[in-house]
Amino acid sequence: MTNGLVNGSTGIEGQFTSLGLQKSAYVPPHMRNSQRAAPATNGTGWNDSAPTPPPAAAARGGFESRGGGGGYSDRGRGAFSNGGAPRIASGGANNWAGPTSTPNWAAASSTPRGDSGPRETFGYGVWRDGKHVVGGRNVRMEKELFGDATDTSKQHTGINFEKYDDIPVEATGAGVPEPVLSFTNPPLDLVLLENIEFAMYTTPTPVQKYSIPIVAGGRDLMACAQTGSGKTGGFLFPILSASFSQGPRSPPEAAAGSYGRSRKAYPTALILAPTRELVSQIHEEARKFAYRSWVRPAVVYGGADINQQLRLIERGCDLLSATPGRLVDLIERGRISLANIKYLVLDEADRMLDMGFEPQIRRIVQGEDMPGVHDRQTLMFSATFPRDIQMLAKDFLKDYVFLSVGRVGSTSENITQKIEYVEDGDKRSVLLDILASQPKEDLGLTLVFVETKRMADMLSDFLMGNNLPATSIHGDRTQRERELALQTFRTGRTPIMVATAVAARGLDIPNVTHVVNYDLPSDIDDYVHRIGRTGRAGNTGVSTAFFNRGNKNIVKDLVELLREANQDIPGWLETVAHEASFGGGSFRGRGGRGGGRGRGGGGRDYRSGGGGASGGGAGYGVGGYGGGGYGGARSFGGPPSAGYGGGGGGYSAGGGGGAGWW
DNA sequence: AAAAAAG
Repeated sequence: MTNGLVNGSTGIEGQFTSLGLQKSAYVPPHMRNSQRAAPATNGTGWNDSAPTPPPAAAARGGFESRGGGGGYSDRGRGAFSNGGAPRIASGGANNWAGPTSTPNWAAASSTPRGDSGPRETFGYGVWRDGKHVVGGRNVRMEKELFGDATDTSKQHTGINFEKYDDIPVEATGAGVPEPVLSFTNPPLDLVLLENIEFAMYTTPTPVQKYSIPIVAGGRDLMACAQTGSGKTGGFLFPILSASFSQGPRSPPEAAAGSYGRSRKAYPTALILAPTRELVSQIHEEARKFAYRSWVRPAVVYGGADINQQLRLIERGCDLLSATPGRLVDLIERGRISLANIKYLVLDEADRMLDMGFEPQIRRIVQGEDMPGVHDRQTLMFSATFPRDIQMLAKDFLKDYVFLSVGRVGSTSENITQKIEYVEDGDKRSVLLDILASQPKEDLGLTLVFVETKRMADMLSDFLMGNNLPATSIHGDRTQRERELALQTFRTGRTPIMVATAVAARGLDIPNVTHVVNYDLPSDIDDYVHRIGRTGRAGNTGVSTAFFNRGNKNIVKDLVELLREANQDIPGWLETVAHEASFGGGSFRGRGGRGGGRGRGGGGRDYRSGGGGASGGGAGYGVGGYGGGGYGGARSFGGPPSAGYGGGGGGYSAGGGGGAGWW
């Protein structure tokens, strides 16, 4: 079970101090040495005489010769090996019986970086001679990555695991493996299990229960799941686990020769996601769970200094999170090769297509040097499963398992949804009233959604003018401003954030207790995603929407949604909905959506479900508000699959005989 | 129509 695991250490502390959201700026290893040396007045320059190899170089042991990394990792292992397999913590991070040399420097972790070199080597592992050499513990890193383990108030105390168990999941496809019930070895690697324990995750979420054995079994995966269902762990856990045990892919012959000289990075795993904030968030998770392993996570996205990103990926880029545009840019510059990819993840795939990323995605997956579909494992995640996503799945996946996962919250009673009639001119003052009426002891965060970037600026200015601690996030702000806004919001320094659609999906910000739809979106899916920023992970939340005659286009879907989520529906709203339904068929203007959306955390496996060529897969709707459908509401004759009834009836029925609504 | 993303 622990064969080949050696406790050693190497690598550079704090290498990935994040491009992004909260931590201090990245300081390259050699700069750190000289910063430290500067005040020391000895001027001997010993730091420079002991060059620090990039971790990637050290990690691969002979991967390249720059910096003379050869002896480096040996030093780490020799000095700090405890000769035993890592043990799983039994009672939290502090009880872990780490290397005996840990306490000395751990105790000094709050002092300025000293000149005792060894601690620099903790926290990172290497892959050497076909074995995973696990890095020693690094308390400073643990604190940064996992928070203070003694401060339980900051941990995931709010997660409502009973709610998780309510999430319906259905897996279809040939030979679907049994879900796992807990985090265990096997199938998960021991190092990963430790990191999961550090992160205080105790039980896999439903997505994770399925995705872990699916990916461990070498299968491709198409999952319809929302953020908040634990899907980031759903792909990171099995991918990192397999990577830890199996090491990097051996480089293709053509590339092998150039390894020594090239500054190209050859990641093993690639994760694509639509927004910069989202890839940042995924990257932060990856850093946690790659702790002490040979895997170096990296992140690239637009709007940030490309040279800094280049420097970072040069120093290690095994699991790369990226937005498509910047990745294409880096491929064009010859700085990233996909020839070594073993794992490909497309996160929020429907969103990426909506944003017009399909050409870039196809180029990345099919038009560059990425191994073909049979030589890699591919995982796609999408909230919905419309036709264009089906096409993508057909081209990118092989014999995949289809997973349909309901959402936590959103349509359930987790979120109390209020709809208020507010004319445009009154919105400001109503918002002030709402903010003023929040109980002072409520330390939760309020997220206010507007439709335009201009409105986001105006409104946040207005709030600040009223002495309210507000910030804003939208696509016209610089990336720096966006990250700063997100940071001050997360930390509660500005507990009010005005946002456009950039923050509507995927972002996982704990403690958002109130979402205000200052402007309602015209698409019900957007609405669902927005209110899903609260009531995360089984917690409760409140959502308030300002409705007026300008929002008729969403009223019918909205009423339907409220009804299925057991929410109070104002009488006037029902009246408006009723009137609107006489207004004619296509007022919703959804004809252009390429076949429409499966929905409700659903979508269904359109492949051989019931037997007929076009026959439907399982006809169920998870989360209770509609399985929806695609390509014609009536064409799905598949019987409801076990236990997950409810479903698309209401929605499809309104469609007027498949007149192109869906 | 607006938003997001590569510059």
